[in-house]
Amino acid sequence: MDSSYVPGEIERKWQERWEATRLYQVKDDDPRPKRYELTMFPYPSGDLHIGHWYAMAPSDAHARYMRMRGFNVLHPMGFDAFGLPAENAAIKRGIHPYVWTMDNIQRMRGQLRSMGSMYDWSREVVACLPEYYKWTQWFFLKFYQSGLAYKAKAPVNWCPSCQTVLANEQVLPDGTCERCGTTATHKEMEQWFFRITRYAEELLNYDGLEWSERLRTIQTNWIGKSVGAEISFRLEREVSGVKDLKVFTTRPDTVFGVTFVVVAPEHPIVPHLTTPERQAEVAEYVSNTRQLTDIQRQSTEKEKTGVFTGSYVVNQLNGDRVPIWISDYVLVSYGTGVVMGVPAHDARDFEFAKKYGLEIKVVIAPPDWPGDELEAAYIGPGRMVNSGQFNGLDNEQGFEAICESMEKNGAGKRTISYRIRDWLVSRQRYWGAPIPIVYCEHCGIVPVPEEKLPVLLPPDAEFKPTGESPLKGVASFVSTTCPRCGHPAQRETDTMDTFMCSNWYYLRYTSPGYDKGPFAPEKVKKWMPVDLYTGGIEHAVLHLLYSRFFIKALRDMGLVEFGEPFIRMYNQGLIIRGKHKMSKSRGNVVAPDQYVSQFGADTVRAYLMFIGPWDQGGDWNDSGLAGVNRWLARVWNLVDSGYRSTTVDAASEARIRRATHKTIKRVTQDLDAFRFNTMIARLMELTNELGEVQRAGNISGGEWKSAVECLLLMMAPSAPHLAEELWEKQGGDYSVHNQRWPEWEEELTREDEITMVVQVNGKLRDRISVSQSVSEGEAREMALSSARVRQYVDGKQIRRVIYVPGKLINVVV
RNA sequence: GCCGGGGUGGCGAAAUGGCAGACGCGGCGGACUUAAAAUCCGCUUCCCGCAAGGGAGUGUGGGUUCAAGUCCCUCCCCCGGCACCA
Repeated sequence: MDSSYVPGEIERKWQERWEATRLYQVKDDDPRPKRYELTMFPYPSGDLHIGHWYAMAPSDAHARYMRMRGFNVLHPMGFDAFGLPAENAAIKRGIHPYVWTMDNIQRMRGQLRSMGSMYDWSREVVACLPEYYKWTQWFFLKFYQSGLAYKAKAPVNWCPSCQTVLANEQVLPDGTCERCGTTATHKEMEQWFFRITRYAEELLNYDGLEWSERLRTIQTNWIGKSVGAEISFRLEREVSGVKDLKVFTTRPDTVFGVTFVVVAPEHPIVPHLTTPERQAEVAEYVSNTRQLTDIQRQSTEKEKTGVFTGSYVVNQLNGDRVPIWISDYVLVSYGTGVVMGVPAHDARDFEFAKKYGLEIKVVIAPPDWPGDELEAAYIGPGRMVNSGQFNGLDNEQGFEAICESMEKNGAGKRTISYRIRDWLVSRQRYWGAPIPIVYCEHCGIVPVPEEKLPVLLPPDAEFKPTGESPLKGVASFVSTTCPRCGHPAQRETDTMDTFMCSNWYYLRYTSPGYDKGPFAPEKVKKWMPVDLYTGGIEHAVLHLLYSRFFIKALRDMGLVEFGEPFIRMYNQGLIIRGKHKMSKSRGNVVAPDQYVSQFGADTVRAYLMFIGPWDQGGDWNDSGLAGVNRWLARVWNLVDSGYRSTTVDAASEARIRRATHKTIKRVTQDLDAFRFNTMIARLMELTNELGEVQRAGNISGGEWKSAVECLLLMMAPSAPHLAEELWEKQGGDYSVHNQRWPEWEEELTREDEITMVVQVNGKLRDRISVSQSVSEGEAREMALSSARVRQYVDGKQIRRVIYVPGKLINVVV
């Protein structure tokens, strides 16, 4: 043995050489077919932790594999550099967000390089630099011009800790802020919104996308499409010019069963509907409702409450006069904020009617219904009764017939309702792209002209979280002149949600230095869409949904020619530690650096791939690192200690050739399916076989060399430094990463001697060795003549013999 | 409550309806060494047995099948999504 495996030395050596020779620089005019493989860019929080490596090492291996498969692979990296932690650091430690962020980026670049990844750093994108956010602002203007950005006063989510508004998507199901975990509250504020709702229907279509069902379901649920009808109920007495109440329902077929109408307590019409004698009671109920948190209010355990307003509406389909109630089970933000109460056919309405003694009128007969009172709401299908001219129809036909009839007489119309709301994009924080808008006394809202971009963040803001943007306090920033009329005017002081930055960074990678627009159209045309995108599923209704919307909008503006940014999406799992997600604030972050210095980057990379299925994640445990390191050292010794052939025999040569080809096949298939864990296992197996051969010396030097070469080529994506070093030692051309991925021959993967399992009544009794080409008769005879089988068969009648070619024989007695 | 995903050795995990536990960790034994570390070799699901061998076994209970971790049904547990959305 000449030397031992010292990863630190070879990793530094090759990282320098790769950089010096620009090995990973991607050329736009490369004739090979393009392939865009992207990993979500990280937030520069300070240090790369093991979770980052878990996201990046396997995706880097896959990109390297595709490169060896003959693709011109674009695999870039950058930094999602705007965001709150930078500002919090400024508040806490007096460091300017810019300095804090850029320092972190500098450190993380080094850590990313130490991973041995193939990122083309000449394409790096940093979202907080003016050369980048200039274009983020430019997109804002495009959205504004297209009518997709608007300012409106609306009830919004507010995080009291972050001191800013949040998009609906940033509030977790339990009502807390997704960033800091504080319970969000509501405020009525004038804010900027993007009209994602305009694309709700199209966003439900995933044709041509290879996304997991899980991910699609999350988005589909979030969009929340309901098909139904909007129905007008005429107010018995007109209030402040309003003649009717509109409701949204998915069950227009039950409209004859309406016995009350319920309005959301905070609906603006409520005071007008309330009769004088009910005023006190209603006011009290409304104020109680406002004090409930969303979680309290939406708890399904909570008993229904409500009060009568004193007013009535008339059901235009049957002339029924029904009371108007208010109740907190009706949400002002969904549908029209008014619900028709059909207690016989809706569980919630049933509960409400029971409690307040309201009539329960059956209009869809359950099967075999004797006509008595219902014990519970009947939701299922049935024949229509008590429904005038529609009696006798089954309810599905009734749905259509009633809609048609209502559309004729104007009482209602078919409509579709979505749960998704427009995206709130403004934030009351400093470290983001300023919204490029000016407010002028004469001209109103005026967009900053394109040629005046970027609107630079002033460096000298005061970072106290006051609930208003720190930019508000920077007089030199705020006061400006109106771009339209030249009079004194004021700038918008809110900044954009950082998800706006990540909406388009993948476009920028295609032409990072371009200064005539956010991207060079021909480069985007060449590289987009992204063929493979990998990242965490926690972005399902955030970045991944926003980006789809963003690209569809750009397409409709004529800026791009495709409607989906990411063709194949793969969500890796989460590395946790002690039940919790790794986070700086929790203090459970595991740094890879110590492991890299102890075992080398190749070991850490391969170990992260080896620990289990990539989509599964798991609790961090470093006990297996040594095993993977041992494997790499064995591979090192395989090459480094040389091979001496002694007694060459054909069977051994055939065996190692078969093992090699089988491994190529399995490893290739595993990589195609992101099964990194079994890929590593297969490579270990081949290594073990080669170890035996090396000790025995029973194959020729030529066979040895070609098997070892295949092993190194297959290891190049996972352990790029080791493979490169050993490839060179073997006399291979620079670089192993420019070599073609090996191919297998199906013929060579086949065994000629196979072990056949012999079962008696399904229990394993013996194994026999037979030739690949054995006939059923021969195999059967061999099986039945085995002493161990006869022990169980003799004296019994053979009823059946099952023969599975190449696998087993099962004798049934 | 509804919809996904999952439950396999001491641990991380493998397994087109056809040898359960590949690969690795850990453990045990051996070689090398004065010794240890490192390395290499062997064993390692559990139970009975000196052994040969036998029996049991993939959350639970049932079913289909010559054959079930894998398919079907029941129930339990864990993770994720949705949940008063009319």
